[in-house]
Amino acid sequence: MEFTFQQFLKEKAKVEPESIAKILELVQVKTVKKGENLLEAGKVCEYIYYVEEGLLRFFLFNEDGVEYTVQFSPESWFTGDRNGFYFNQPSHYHIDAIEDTRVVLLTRDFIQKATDISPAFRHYNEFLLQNHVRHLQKRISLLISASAEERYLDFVNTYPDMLLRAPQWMIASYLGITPQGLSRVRRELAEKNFKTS
Amino acid sequence: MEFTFQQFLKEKAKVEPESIAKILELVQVKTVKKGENLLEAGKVCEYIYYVEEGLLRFFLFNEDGVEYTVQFSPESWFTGDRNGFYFNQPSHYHIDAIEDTRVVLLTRDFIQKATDISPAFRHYNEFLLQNHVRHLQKRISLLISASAEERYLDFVNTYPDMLLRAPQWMIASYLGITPQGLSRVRRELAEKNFKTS
DNA sequence: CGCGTGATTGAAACCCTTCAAGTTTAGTGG
DNA sequence: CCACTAAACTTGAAGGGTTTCAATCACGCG
Repeated sequence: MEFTFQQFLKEKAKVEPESIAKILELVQVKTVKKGENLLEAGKVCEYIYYVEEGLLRFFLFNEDGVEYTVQFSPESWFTGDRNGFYFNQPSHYHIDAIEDTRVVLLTRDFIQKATDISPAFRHYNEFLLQNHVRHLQKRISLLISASAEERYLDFVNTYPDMLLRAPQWMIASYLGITPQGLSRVRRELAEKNFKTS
Repeated sequence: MEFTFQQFLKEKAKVEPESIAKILELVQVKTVKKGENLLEAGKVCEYIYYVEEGLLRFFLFNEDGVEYTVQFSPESWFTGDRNGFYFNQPSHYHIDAIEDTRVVLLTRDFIQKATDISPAFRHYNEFLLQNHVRHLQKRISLLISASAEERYLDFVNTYPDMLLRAPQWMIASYLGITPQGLSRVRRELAEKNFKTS
C-alpha cells in the first residue's frame, strides 16, 4: 500500500541514482490525521502534495454550500491546486484527509531545483501534467455523455478500493449525483447482477 | 480578428526578438475549407494547431454515434489532441473546420526546437498547458453543479461571438444537452428578459 | 421551386433530485 | 463492553429538468 517518495523517484520517475539523495534533501514530510485540512479556499496553495500513505480529497463548495469532490488521492498520487500553485493565486479548492495521511511537501522552489538537478524528474513532472489533462478530459466526456450508472461503473473500475475507503456521499459528490441517487444506482446494479447470476 | 503566429510570438509569448525569425522558419501554414477535417479518431495527432484565422471544432463520437463537442478554437487559440500528441497514441477525437481556416502546424520536433531556442516560448508553452487545465476544471465544475441554463449563460459569456459562428446543435453538444434542450433554454431566457425589461 | 439542414414546439417518458421518513453503522463516554 | 448518539445509508413519493419522438416551421442553395 505504502509507496514512499524515494521509491517513486527511483521506480516511477527513474531519477538518476546520484540525484535521488539531493532531491530527497529538499523535501519535507508532514502527517495529518483523518479529517484535518491541508488547503482551504481563499488561501494560496503553497505545495504540491505527494501521498506516501493515506488518502486525501480535493473538493470545492458551490454557492449553495454543496460540496463537490474533484479528486481522490490515495498512495503514490500527487494532488494540490496546480493552477493556484502555478499562478500563485488564491485557491477555490479545499484538501482534507480522509484517512490518517503522510504527505511529502513539494514547494515551487523545490520543483524548480529538482527539474534543474534531474532531467528524468523534469520529464516525469511534465508527464504528470499531461496525464492530469487526460484524466480531466475523460471526466468531461463521462459527465457529458454517460448516465449516473455508467459513471459509477467507470469509477469502480478506476478506483476499485475507494468504495471501502471513502464514504458513499463523497463518492456521490465526485460522480455529480446525490447520495440518494447513488444508493439507488447501487441497488439497481445489485438487482441486475442477482438476476443474471 | 486575425492574429498571426508571428504576432502571437511577439505580443503574447514575448519571445526574444532575435528568436522570432528562427522559430518562424520552422513552421508550416495550412489552409482548410469549411467542413474539412484536420484530425480523425484512430489516427495519431501529429500537430498542435495554432489558428490564425477561422474556427475549428474538437469533438468526439460516443458509442451510439452521438457527437460531443469538446472545444471550439477561434483565432489565436491552440488546439490538437495534446495527449495523443504527447504520448504518440491514436486519438479518440476529431478536428473539423467550421469556417475556412488558416492554421500553423506545430510538430513535436518544432516544439522541442522552439523550447530550446527560446526560454520565453518554453514558459508560454507551459502556461498554455496550465491554462488548459484551468479551463477543463472549470468545465467539470459546471457540468457537475450547474443547470443547462447556467452552462449556457457561462458559454455566452466565455465565447460571445460563437453564437453567430457555430450552429446551435454544435453548441448544444458542447454544453452536454440536446439541440431541443438548448432551444428551450433560449426561449425561457428570452421570456424572462422580456418580462424584466 | 423543391430539397435538406437546422431550429422550434408539443407531449410523453425518463432520469435524477428533493423532501421526509426510516434503518443501519460507527464512534464515544460511561 | 454496552448504551447512546450522530452520521451515513436506504427507501418511498412527489416534482423538476431534460430527453425523446414526432411534427412543423424557416431558411439557403442547387
